[in-house]
Amino acid sequence: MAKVNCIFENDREIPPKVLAMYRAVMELINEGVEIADMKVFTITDRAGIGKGTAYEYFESKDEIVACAVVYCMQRIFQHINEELEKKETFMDQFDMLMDEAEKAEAQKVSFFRFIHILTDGSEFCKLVRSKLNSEHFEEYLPLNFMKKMIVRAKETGEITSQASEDYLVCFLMAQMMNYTLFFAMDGEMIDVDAATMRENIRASIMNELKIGKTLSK
Amino acid sequence: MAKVNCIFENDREIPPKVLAMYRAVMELINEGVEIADMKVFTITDRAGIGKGTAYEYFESKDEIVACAVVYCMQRIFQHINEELEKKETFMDQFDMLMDEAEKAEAQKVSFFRFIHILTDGSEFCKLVRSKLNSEHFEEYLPLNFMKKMIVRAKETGEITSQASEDYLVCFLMAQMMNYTLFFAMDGEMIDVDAATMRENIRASIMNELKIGKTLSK
Amino acid sequence: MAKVNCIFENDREIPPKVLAMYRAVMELINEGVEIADMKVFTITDRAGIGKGTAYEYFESKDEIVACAVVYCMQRIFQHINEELEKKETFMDQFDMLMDEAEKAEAQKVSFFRFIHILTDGSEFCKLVRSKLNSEHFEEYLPLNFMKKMIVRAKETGEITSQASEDYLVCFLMAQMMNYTLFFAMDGEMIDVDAATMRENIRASIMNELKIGKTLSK
Amino acid sequence: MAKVNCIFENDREIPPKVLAMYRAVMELINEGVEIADMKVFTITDRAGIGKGTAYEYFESKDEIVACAVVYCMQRIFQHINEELEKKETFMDQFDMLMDEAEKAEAQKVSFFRFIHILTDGSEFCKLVRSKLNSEHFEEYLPLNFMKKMIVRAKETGEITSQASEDYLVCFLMAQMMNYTLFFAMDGEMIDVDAATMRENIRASIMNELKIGKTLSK
DNA sequence: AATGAATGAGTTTTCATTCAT
DNA sequence: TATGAATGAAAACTCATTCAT
Repeated sequence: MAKVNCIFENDREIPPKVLAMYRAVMELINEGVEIADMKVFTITDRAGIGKGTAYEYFESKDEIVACAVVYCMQRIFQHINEELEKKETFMDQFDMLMDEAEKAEAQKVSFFRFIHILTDGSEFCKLVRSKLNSEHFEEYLPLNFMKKMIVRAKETGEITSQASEDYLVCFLMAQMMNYTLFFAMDGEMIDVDAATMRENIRASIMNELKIGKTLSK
Repeated sequence: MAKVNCIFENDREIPPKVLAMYRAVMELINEGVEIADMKVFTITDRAGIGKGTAYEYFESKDEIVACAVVYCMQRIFQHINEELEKKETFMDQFDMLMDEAEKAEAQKVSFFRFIHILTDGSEFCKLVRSKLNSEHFEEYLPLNFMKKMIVRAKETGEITSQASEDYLVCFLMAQMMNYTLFFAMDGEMIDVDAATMRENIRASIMNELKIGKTLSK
Repeated sequence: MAKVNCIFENDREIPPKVLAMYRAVMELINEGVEIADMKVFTITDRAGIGKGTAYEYFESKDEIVACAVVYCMQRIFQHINEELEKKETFMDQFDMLMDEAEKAEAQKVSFFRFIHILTDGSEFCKLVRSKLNSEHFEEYLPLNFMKKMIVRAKETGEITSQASEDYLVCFLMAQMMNYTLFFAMDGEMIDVDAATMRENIRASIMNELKIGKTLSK
Repeated sequence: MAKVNCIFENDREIPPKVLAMYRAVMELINEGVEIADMKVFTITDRAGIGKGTAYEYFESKDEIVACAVVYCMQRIFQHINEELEKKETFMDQFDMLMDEAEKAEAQKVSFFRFIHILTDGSEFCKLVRSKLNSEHFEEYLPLNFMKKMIVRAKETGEITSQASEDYLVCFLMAQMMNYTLFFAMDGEMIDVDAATMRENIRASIMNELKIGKTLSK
């Protein structure tokens, strides 16, 4: 009777049928299916399991989707964290983030989608947030890994700005949203090309964070 | 038979029952009800009219809500445009925008809600966008009135940045989103107080747009 | 408050708005619209009058349509009666009936449609029947004018069969239905061409009614 | 997900809930309920199942009713085919058909009802026809088993008429409609009693098909 | 007399959830 | 444990009828 709590350290701990459901939801998100449009049958069918089985593991449809979304975010940010580790300079890291944002938008995994999920006032939003608030997930959140990026870059001396770390995090976040919005509007209301946009953002960041040109790629 | 097109210059042109519906939707939005959770009955009941009446004016539930959302955005941005006129300096204007964002978030009229409505790939999103694309509404869109702000400030010499206007618009937009996100997360994941946040954003903008300190408030 | 009784000797007695409704229904029938699919609005709109006006003249939608159907049948059979008068021999008369059936089917005014209306057990059926039972309409009914044809042809000596007139009427009726069914199935389940079909039916009638070949066309 | 195709060789292949629905529709038809007046709830309630269950098996209400009608026709004609097998002479067969028509009319399962369903131009009509056109059902159609009757009787020498089989089929069909119409009008417009009617029809058939008196019952 | 805006009862359809196997 | 058939509450939408003007 005790149902699944979606938090797992790694895939091996997740019951295979649950993992299949998570992956099904990720696929559906990648295909642009709206959260509100996900049906239990769509998920279990895609996962190759019976509809009733979903209720062996979860209390309700919302639990299924919320856990899957959290899993999805966890995977994405884990991936990003891993990529971050591989980059040596701050700007290489930020470039990578912009690459990922571009890729994500090309698929339908928009950043705004997740922001929306995390900020609308719905019951589902509260559910996802409450799951994320469990300490295990905090480190994966954009704000947190951006903070890590900045702390490290300050230590290495790449960033010489004296502004508070929290401020710099917000600034980076804003620029990420900026870039993402650009793609989300798919050119409809903004009259700049992607390369220019990107160059502007890079320049702005280097200016704001006072990053010496010699250190950037 | 010919159904309502939601575009109206002012409230007096809108049939009273339609106006009642629009206002009902605005109320519901203010109360934090999700777009997806709005039922025809909820709207008409709140509007004090019969369920069937809604279909006298609109083709479908989606048309009702999409038109109401457009109306809602129109009112909000009309209000902002009016307030903008009253401000003399660029930073006064931007401060006002932040004030409005703060107020809006205090209600549930989050900016992200509208961004989400305009950027998720759903049919409803396409519907709202197509309505907004009618020329009458373009001037009301954030990107457009931010552009106006920048153009004016460049003319007055407040802004001395040489970056393209489109880029600067995006930058402003990003900072607005930044500030909004801060409230949308209601302190849950960001460890800064509102005043600091605001000061940081102001500093960042003045730096990026190269606004002379002497000109700001 | 006293509503219209649909029985009228001629069009001049019918209030113009009612006549407009009757004609609208006839048009709709000609266009193949099913009785069950006729909406009050469709009718009044086509008639060029207001929806409420319909209820000034009739108690209910069913009354409107039933009266219109009766009017429609009246017109059709009046026309046929007039044509019958012009023909000299029995077989000329019957040929004319087959011509009319063919024309009617080419439009969508199928005979079976009326037979169905008169024979399904629905409330609407009872309503139409009760209207037809008013003496004014009896003479217009197929069974009745077929009887007239037979009586006349017996008097002129064209028909020499000794079978009861009622039986012969039924026989004619059956052959008419036969021919009509042929068209109603538009070739789908019957493997004969129209000309053969017609020739067979003519032969069968002449045989059954014992009509001397010399008398037929 | 894959919905029912209404074609089944025998009842045992039909899922029990579907069978219950079919039987419910048959009952309703027997009670004189019009096709257009059948509601999903009426059917499922009568069938003793939940409303949602209907949609587990069928795509839409029209599919439910169309399949049930086809099932109904199949049962009726199967029964008639079986009865036909038991009869030795052609006229015994035709008498049986008239008996069945009489019984069917006494219930409300009028022949005309089915003819109407098969000949009005409605979408429902097209649906039923398309189902009937699947080869499995052709043999059950009246025109086809009348043809079989005639072919057999020609072989046995009962029928000596040289007219084409298709013509004779049409003639029989017409006489069946004749007899059916007689009952459908329940005496309202025809002034003959059933026995006389029947005798006339028998005589007419024996005359037309040139059936030797000695061979008939 | 004529209108058509307003209505709400009645219908179809969807889909999360249950539960017998 | 896993299943999927069965369910019915809930939602969108239709349209005959009313009634204030």
